Amino acid sequence: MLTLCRPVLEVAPTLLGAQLAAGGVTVRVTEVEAYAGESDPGSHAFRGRTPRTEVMFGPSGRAYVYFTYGMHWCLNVVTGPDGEAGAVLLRAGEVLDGLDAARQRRPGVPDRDLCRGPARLCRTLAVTGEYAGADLLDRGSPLRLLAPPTDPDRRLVRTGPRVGVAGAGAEPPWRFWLADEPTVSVYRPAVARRWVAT
DNA sequence: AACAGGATCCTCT
DNA sequence: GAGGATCCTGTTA
Repeated sequence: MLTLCRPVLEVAPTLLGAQLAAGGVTVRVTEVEAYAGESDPGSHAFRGRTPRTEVMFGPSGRAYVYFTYGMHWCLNVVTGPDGEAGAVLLRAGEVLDGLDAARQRRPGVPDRDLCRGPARLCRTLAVTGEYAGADLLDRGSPLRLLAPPTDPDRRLVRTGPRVGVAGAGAEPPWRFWLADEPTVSVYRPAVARRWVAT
């Protein structure tokens, strides 16, 4: 049973091994990142509520979907109590079911790369802004999150800094992944901010 | 109304 | 390893 209404750093590792189903494809989540709310400079919710981030302040279990770099969608699971922002970015997964549909959406891509990265995962599952706000725990939702068959083995959980996030430091470790998983995305440090002379 | 930047990915070298 | 694609979002004027 998934309990999402808790602090995001507690919830994040419990999502490893969970199953995400959308667009006729089911994946096993292998990598996630936690984003706290207004206290977290790396979070979109850092500067408070906006139309885009509103869902993050709502009840847990809903989908926060955002668009970036002109062509990419990324999917988060909202966590924490109503009124408090928090979300877990789903960064990578292993396709368990619907492999034909997945391959069809990503021609020429090796199976291990189908969901290796947050935007790739969304593309393979055909997740877009239309899913924003969807209740991930509701049966009948087009976008569903199912608890792991068994709780993830703590010994297999690895932690590290978030990918591409400059705003927050490396502590606490916000990123969680499963050891020895070839589908885990490649680490990239945040790009150095261009210095603007004044 | 205009602008700068981005929780990325792909291609090319 | 470097650079471009491409457009939504929040901020500023």
